[in-house]
Amino acid sequence: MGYTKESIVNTAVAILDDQGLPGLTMRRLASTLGVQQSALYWHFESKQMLLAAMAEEILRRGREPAGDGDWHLVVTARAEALRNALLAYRDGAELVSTVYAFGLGADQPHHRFADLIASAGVAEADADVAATVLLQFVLGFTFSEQQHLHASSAGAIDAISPPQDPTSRPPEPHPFHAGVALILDGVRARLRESIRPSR
Amino acid sequence: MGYTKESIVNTAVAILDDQGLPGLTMRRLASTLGVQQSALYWHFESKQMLLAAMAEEILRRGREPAGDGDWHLVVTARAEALRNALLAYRDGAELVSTVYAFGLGADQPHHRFADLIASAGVAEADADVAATVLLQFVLGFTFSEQQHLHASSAGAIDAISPPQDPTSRPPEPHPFHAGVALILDGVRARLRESIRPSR
DNA sequence: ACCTGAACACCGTTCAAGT
DNA sequence: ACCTGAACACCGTTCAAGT
Repeated sequence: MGYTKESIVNTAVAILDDQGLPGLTMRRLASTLGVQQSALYWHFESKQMLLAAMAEEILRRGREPAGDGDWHLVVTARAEALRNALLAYRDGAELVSTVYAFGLGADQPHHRFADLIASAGVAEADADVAATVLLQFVLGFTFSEQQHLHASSAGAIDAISPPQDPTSRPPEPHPFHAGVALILDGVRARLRESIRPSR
Repeated sequence: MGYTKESIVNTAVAILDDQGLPGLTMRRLASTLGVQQSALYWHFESKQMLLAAMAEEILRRGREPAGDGDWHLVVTARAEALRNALLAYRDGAELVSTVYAFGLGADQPHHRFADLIASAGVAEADADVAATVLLQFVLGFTFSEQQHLHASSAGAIDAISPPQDPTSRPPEPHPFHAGVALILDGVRARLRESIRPSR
């Protein structure tokens, strides 16, 4: 009574964040909501569909304003925003990765990357390939990263990345940033190809 | 009684191939071997450890001879060999991906890629980043590919890729090949960087 | 050393029946 | 339309006991 799909997803995300993906069972979700587990199946056809809705909710909460500047700066910012969104909830990267791999939605990040890269001046097919490479890297890297991090159950990670330490700012070649930069170098090669032969 | 770890892994891989990952249960594996399920826990500490051993076995069976030619041709051939190894067994990509993401081994492909790229002349740190990008792409792409393929339960895919249709051989820009090419363009950029000292 | 028997503590999903 | 009660058909893992 009064349990919308939205409130179920919100509760499920909260359980995910402090119990992890193995701890998110239909029984625990139902009892947290004060309902029988069979009631959940009126709202969601299966647990897979619930997980897909959770993935989209996590991505929705992590969406960032467009950002401005050169296209590669915008793409880099978006990639980091996506990583932060996945890191903001326990097992968030695993959830979104598997939902995406099983083709149950969560394909909005792909289209956003592809549109952005295409508007930078590469052919649509190449932009699609680049978006795939970029997205698989972000998902896979963050999944592995989050797994090795399971000791420190830090809640949400700052998505806006405020200047925590303005005194010392070394180049800091974080592997994630380096991976994105390598992919964007590959994109740049295609860019020159289609616009002009040298620059 | 005569059940080595090796024979258990072999049987498990066979069950995986015709039942899929959800069908691979400790009970089914035990009954196929003609043994009680509790017996499996003398050989493997947990199902996760069994899955890790299966992943390594699948990768081992898919290893290809080094191949010769330019470094990017060798890397491309290795990437395709890895993809073929994952496609050779049902849910093979999912199995290896998750084992790798959880850090339970299966890191040999990473080292092979990294060594190969480093020997082409890029800094070791850059080669490691490139290997990560490449491996995440191959795993993620093949995982998604294999999922959308679950209708056609084709057994093993030819790992040597014989000339099936020698009459027509158009360029065939398969997205997988295009993704690898994009990443290797990114590597090439770093290659030039380290030759001309402009940093 | 290697395996059996039997249990423990769970799962996702279904479905008649209620309101 | 929305939920309850109760079951069905499973899971991975443990552990005393056998040989």
